[in-house]
Amino acid sequence: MYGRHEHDSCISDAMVAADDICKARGLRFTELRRHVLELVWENHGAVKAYDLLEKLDKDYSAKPPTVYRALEFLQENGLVHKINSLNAYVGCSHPLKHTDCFFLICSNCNEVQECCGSDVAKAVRNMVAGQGFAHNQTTLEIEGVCQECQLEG
Amino acid sequence: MYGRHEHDSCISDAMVAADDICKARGLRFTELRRHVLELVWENHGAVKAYDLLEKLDKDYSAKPPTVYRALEFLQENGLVHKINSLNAYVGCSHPLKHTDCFFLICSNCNEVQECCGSDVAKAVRNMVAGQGFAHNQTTLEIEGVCQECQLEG
DNA sequence: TTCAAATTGTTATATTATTACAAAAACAAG
DNA sequence: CTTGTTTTTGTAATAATATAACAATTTGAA
Repeated sequence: MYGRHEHDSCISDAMVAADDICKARGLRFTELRRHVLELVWENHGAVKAYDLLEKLDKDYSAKPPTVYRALEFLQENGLVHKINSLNAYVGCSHPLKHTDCFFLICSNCNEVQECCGSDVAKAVRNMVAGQGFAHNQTTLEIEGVCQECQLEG
Repeated sequence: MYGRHEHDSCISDAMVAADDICKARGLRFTELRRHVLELVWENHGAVKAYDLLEKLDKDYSAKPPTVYRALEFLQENGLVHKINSLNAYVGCSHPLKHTDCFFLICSNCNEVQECCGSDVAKAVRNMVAGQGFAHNQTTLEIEGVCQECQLEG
């Protein structure tokens, strides 16, 4: 999905954005939280909590709450999203405008692309408003095969 | 969300539809599977697998695989959907046209409404096609408060 | 009636996540 | 600084969700 790219800059962009957000909000972006976010960003796939735990455990004496608490913090601040259909987590690629996002999940390369603020979101809003439903949180996860993987096919 | 209504007819409609589908497809709609579907349909909320298990266990010596296998069968045949954001299951309210469905989930009354084939689905298709993504399975779950609960509120 | 396939029973275990409480670190007020 | 408070982290235990593996049974077809 992302093919070959300078992934280091994905990581560093994400870390800088996280720094900025935490600073702006007066939050403590601790060593541990930073480390978890880096691990989440190791690639563009969704990562399982217990895989994070294993990686963390090399440096920290990590137990499940260690990683779940860090993930909770990161999710609350829009730096990480949970992919419910996979029970796994991805780094947010645009944490400042993370409303109405959805996810394309390639079942071949296992990468996840986050998409924002499109006609889809608008259609959801309209549909839901038509029902008089006050929506709060939307989970939209689209599983399939990305273009790159189709071409390789 | 559904307010007061003749829920018995929801159940019987669902059972009739399930009978028809299984007959048409030459599937075995066994006592157990039927029983699980009835339990799923006890109300319009999403039900947890282990709650089903407890209820089942009164009549059957049910173990987890008992209920998960029945749910698997029902899901495969579009009679039940899993709500990923809740890890819970709902009966499908229109099992014959269960493509491009999504769910409104009221966090007050805990009921779930299934919606089908709307502009939302169309917007998703367009969006996804624009990315060259071949989509296979869509999870769209909208959490909020239904109109009835807002009015009571 | 026998064979093969599908279903169910059963035990065990894997996976995902939370609770509860203690220790430590960070921070703010005096 | 130092005291008290809040936040974060450590740790053990356990809860909640789900699957694997294999045996027994039932079903349906030849």
